[in-house]
Amino acid sequence: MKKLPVTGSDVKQPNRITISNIAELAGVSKATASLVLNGKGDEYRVSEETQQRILLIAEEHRYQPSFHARALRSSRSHTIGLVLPFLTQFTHASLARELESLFRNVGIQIIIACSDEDPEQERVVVNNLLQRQVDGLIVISSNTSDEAYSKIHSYVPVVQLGRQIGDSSLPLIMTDATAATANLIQVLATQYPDEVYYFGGEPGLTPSKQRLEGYALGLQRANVSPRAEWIRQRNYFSYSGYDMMEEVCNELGRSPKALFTASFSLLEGVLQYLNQNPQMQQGLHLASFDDHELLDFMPLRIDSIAQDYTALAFNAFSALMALMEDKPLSAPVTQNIPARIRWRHPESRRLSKLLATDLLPQ
Amino acid sequence: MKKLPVTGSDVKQPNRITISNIAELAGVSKATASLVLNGKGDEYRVSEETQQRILLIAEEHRYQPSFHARALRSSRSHTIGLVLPFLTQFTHASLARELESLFRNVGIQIIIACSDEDPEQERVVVNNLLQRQVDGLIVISSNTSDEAYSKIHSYVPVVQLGRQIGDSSLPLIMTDATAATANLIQVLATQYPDEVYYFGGEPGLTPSKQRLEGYALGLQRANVSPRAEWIRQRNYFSYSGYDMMEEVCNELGRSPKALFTASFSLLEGVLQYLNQNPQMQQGLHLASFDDHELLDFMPLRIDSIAQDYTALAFNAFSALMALMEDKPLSAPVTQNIPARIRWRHPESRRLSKLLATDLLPQ
DNA sequence: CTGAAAGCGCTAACAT
DNA sequence: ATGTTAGCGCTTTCAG
Repeated sequence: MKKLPVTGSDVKQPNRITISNIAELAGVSKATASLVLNGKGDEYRVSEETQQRILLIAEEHRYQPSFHARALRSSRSHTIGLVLPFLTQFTHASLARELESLFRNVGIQIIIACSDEDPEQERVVVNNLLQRQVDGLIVISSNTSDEAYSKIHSYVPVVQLGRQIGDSSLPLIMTDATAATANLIQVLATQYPDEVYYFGGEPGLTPSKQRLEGYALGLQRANVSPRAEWIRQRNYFSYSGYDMMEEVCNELGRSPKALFTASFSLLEGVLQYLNQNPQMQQGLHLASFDDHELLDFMPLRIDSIAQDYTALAFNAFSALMALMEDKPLSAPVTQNIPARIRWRHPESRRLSKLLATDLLPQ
Repeated sequence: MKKLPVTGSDVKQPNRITISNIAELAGVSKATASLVLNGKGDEYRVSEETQQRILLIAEEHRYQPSFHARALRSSRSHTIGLVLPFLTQFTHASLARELESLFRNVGIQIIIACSDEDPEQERVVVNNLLQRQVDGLIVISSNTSDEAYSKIHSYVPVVQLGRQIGDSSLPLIMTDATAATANLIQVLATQYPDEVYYFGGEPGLTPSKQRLEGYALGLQRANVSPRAEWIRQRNYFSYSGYDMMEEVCNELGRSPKALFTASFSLLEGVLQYLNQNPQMQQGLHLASFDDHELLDFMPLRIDSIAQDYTALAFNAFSALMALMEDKPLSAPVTQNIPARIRWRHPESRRLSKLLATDLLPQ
């Protein structure tokens, strides 16, 4: 049977029980009910008997406090925003998944907003999130300036994940791309000292810089002097990978001997080109930043760098939680999470072991 | 003990402008300001001059109405919930992406909640969403009973996406898996009439039923009588694909001649097994429900069925919007979206063309 | 044409 | 030990 609330029209929320209802049914005031339901019954010395009565009634009626009323009252929404470029990119989906679960466990909802790698759209969605009074923000930003975020950070904590925004000093969790890339490139360059190409995305983004830096470092360690024409940078869309590959193959009249793509999306573009031009697969050694399970089944052996999503997500989670609770950050504001290299070329693997014992610093 | 600022202090929201502030600055009442800011100025014949003044001030101060206050007042949150098993599965990420963009364009936020394919967790997250007063729900459910959802649907519209929950009569948008699977299997069975294996996930889920039904239909059209040992069903986790493959290969002492996996995750498991047991790749013809770009670059040619994410998302969006606006649904409550088969075996492609003209019904 | 006031559901300071 | 009350920010009658 339907029990209709007394006050007002109930057209919109046929079976929503409010704290007033509970209080009324229990024969107490809203305040008492509120205290008990928030576990402050003992603190305020509400009699055991009353507490039980209230809790029972709430239970029976499946009482659920209204989120918006609470949020309005306390100006905390128990919601955080996650801004990322594309949900369909495995890297971002993985991070989102880990974060979703971490935050859910502590009663915080995460709202995911996609920027489509577009700074303007990013502005729009961030605005949207702020309007919803998110209590914190984790951003995988497509911006090169942190002006907006610095301002935001003064009243809503912001954590940068995966990418540094310009030279922002906001807390930052990212993969130590430089180290991993350098190691990988050193091994590549040792095998192909006369030709190691590099395809990158937006040069302005920090990950791009780090990966390029790692590339340079790797060449240097292998005593290979870089050539300008080896390095191409566009953006991270896969068609750029396709285009750069086409360009280079046309220039050379063959495929490059060794090629490192700075992201999985670029690799996909390259693979698409290779699929359409199978003869170019000859004598090509591929390597890439970012890993994917399916690479294990590819005809081409592709060495890859696997980011540690679990650690990245966990550190971002911890940092944001600390900030939201006004605790000082226990960890440094910039954290570099090491990545793992998945060697798929036997020769690469062999060399990597040699280098690890002989040559590689650290 | 937490110390909360006294009322009126703006410690927490240093630069939040309320409608009262705007009203005060403009020398009008809250009511007038509200009307104007909601575009009802003309309707209520507020003088042009006042309107301009209010709008200008709001603009200057970057006035943003409080989301939660609005939601509380109107009991509409302009938020919908999307429940899905795993964000990291390409299918679900694709749907989420499309939906996110569709809803954002009409000012509705979507909150993604993952059930991890676990009915109990699904219950928890749905509860969470309801507590936030979502205005609607799109569910890719892991449940086999729609009891809970039918109840929910009486006050918050629910749309089923991709999977039917039991025999629920709630609006349902899904891929026409039966038709596509039947076509694919018919082609497979024509090539390998003596052996066409089927690996499926949870038998209770509708997609499983449809795919299996398509399998049976395809065999029948190819005049192949099914054998019980060809059909294996576990769940959709990739390790199940691995396990079933291991089992079958052990039984046969070789790989099956033709194998259809009912999902991408299962295919991944199979591929993992093949990677560890390369000799089993011999004489194996693989096909799968669900598609992925990388399949184009696999050493094994794998025929696959590609769902139309854009159409699925759009139809779910339209259905939910209609329901939320209390419009009668213009489209039927159950919509089957056709899928496309991506033939990667030349022989399959050839046969499919033949069959399309000669044999296939419809 | 505009303002006053009520109230969405909740919490916490202040009274009993 | 419990109740009263005052808002959080907003919208919407209803009176001027």
